[in-house]
This record gives sequence, C-alpha cells and structure tokens, in this order.
Amino acid sequence: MTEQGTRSYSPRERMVFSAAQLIRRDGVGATGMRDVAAHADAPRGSLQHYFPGGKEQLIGEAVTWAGRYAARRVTRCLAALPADDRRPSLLFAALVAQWTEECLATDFAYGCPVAAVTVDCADTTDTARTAAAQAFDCWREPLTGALVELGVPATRSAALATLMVSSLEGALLIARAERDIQALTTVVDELGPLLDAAVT
Amino acid sequence: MTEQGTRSYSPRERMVFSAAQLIRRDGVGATGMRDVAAHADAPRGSLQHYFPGGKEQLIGEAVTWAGRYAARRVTRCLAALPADDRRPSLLFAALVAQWTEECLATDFAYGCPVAAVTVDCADTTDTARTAAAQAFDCWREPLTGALVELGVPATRSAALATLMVSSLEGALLIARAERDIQALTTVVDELGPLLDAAVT
DNA sequence: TGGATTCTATGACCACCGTCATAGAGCTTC
DNA sequence: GAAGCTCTATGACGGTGGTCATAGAATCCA
Repeated sequence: MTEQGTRSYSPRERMVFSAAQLIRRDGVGATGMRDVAAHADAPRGSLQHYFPGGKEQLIGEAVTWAGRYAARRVTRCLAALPADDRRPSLLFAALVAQWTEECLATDFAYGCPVAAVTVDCADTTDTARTAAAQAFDCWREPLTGALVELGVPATRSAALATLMVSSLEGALLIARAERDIQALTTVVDELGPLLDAAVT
Repeated sequence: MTEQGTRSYSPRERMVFSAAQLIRRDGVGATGMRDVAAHADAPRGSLQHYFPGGKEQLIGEAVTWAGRYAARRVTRCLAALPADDRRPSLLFAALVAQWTEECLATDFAYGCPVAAVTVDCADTTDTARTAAAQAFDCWREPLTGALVELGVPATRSAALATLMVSSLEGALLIARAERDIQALTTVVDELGPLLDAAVT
C-alpha cells in the first residue's frame, strides 16, 4: 500500500491514494481535504474539479481503491507461493506478513483504510459504508478463489476467506493499539492448521 | 453495552458512558464534547470540571470503561453457560451473539468503541492509544482465564483469546459495512471446532 | 449564618473545515 | 488567434469544534 511504482500518476490518482493513506493513519474525521491535496502535491483547486461530490466522493474512491489494492495483493501472494508447498496457511501468513512488516517499518502508524471508513462512516455516510462493503467483497473474492485453487472445497472457501479477513483486521487493530506484532503472529499461528485442514 | 441498570448514575459516569456510545457509533472525530453532554443529559459546564484534561481524557476514560465492560461480559457469559455442556465454542458463540443481537436491534449503528479509538487515535493521541491497548488486555484477561477453566491448556489459552477477540472485532467491522450478520456467524461457525479441539 | 467547596451556566475566542465563487492559466481545435 | 475546454489559484463564507474565562447556583461543614 505504500509503493507507487515508477510511472508517474496523475494528480487525481495521487489524491485518491493520499486520501487512503491519511485516512488509514488518522481516521476520516481528522483527515482534511487540504491535507489530502498537500500530501499528494496536488493543487487544492483541483479537489472541487476532480471530486465535485466533495469529501464523500473522495472517501468513497479511496476505499474502493484500497479494496482493489488488497485484492491485487492476494493474487500476488498466491503467485508467490513456493511451487512445492502451496498451502492455505502459507498464503495467510504471506498476507499477514505484509501488514506486519509495514507495522514495524512505520512504527504502527498505518491501519486499514477500509476499517477506518467503516468505523467513522458506517452510520452516517451511506455511500462510504457501501464502498467499504464492496471493498471487503473485492478483497475476499480473490481470496476465496485462491483457497479453492489450493484445494479447499468451494463450500467452505468463502467462509474461510471471511475468517481470514476478520482475523487480520482484528489483529491489526490490536497490534496498532499495543504497538506490538504479537496479535498478528498469533492469528497466523493459530489459524494456520485450521486452514490447511480444510484442504481435501 | 446499552443497558445501564436501574440505579441512577452520576453526571460524570453518564458522560463517560455517552462518550463511549457516541464514539462507537460516529467515531472519535465526529463526536463533539457538546454532543456528549447533551446525550448524557449533563450540563455542558461540567465537562471542564470533571474532565480538565479535555477530550483526550474523556476518550481515555470512555475506552477504559468499555474494556471493563467487555470483561464483565465475558465472565457473565461464562457463568451463563449450561452446566452440562461447557465448551469454549459456546462461550465464543455467546459473546458474539450479544454483538449480533445488538447489530440487528440497532440496525448496525454501533460498533466497538475500542476499535474506533484505535483507528482514530493510534498515531496521534498516545494516551488514547494506551488506553485502547489496556482495554484489549482487560478484555482478553478474563477470556484467557475462562478458556483455562473450560479445559484449554494455559499455554494456548492466551493465544486463543487473542484469536477470538481479533475475529470478533474484524467480523464486526465487516458486518457493519455490509449491514449483514453473516460475517459474525461465520467466524463463530468456523472457529468453534478449533476452540473445542484445544480442550485437553 | 457564613464561608468554602463543588458544580453549573453561558458567552466568547480562535482555529479549522468543507464548500463555494470567481478568476486566471494552459492547452487543444477549428 | 479566438474560442473552448480542462485544470489551477485563491480568497471568502458559514459552520463547528475544543477550550477558556467568568460568574452564578448549590451544597456542605464549621
């Protein structure tokens, strides 16, 4: 969620990206439009031009972007699994490892933008809430497919994907609060055997 | 987290309670001090008197209160388990059921205050972050003890408690975003066998 | 009763936020 | 080169937020 590649992004893309970054660090309420523009090195006047729907639209696009990013991450981790040992537990471990490393590298500054938007907007901004729901779906979909590919029966793969995302989100919360990786490693260790046992 | 019992609470207690309620519904940023006083039917002037530390202090006390409340809930659920069938899965199911019912009863308006504070303050307000960490500890401690009492070896009980809280928190997030109970029921169903299998 | 302490009431201050209005650059296209 | 479109620049506005200052009520002991 940090790397942007080498090609240059448009101001609009940068603003969506920056919004996601700031939201997942400070929450929706503490993230101002001016901050987003500044963080993206984008002109403030472009905000109303690219996002005529205002903050609501920007938040929606940011969380949608985050969902797609998470989905890409799943397929990437699946592809990176060792050819000789492709187990669901290793996929989960790889996914969590990315968050773990980021936590350590940034001193637990950043959480999940989808979680932040859900917490801050679930009962007030319906478009944001819907976008968050779609982001979760977008995230779980490739995960479900990956589990099937790894041998989990289709009847259980969706449920296990939900369990994986839930555990990851919750552990990430705890880890951020405690500034300690332990919760993340714990869910990986405890959930691993369960996931592998689901392979038929 | 809704019922207050019958005895009357002091304005100070009510403000802490109301703060927790508003925070877990709207997030920290969207919760104003004036809102808290109004929600608690407490005089606005009392805010600076009872909470000279300002919003930071109020948030801290609210999340601390929430942690203690969650802990009480654990011991209550443990005590309410049927005498003839006391399994960890049933304890977890009972805990999640409380959230599930509340979600349905309130149309998914309320989340977890500890999660909200973590998301909104983890990188900015250290006292709030610390309070959230202690709240998680306060929550997991009786849960760990309960697992031991139900036959889980002490070496694993803490890890499983972390897994339970993580899954619950994450599933609650997803449930709120989707306005659907499914994620909550899924984690209960999928985690149940794992928990019971840990009993020696 | 009188004074001290605790609590309440209210208005004001200042900073910030999201949004709008308006005008100006920069570039394409006929 | 003039029109037209995209994009940028900037100031202003109304509203809200947390906090402070100050004064008033209420309660409780000596």
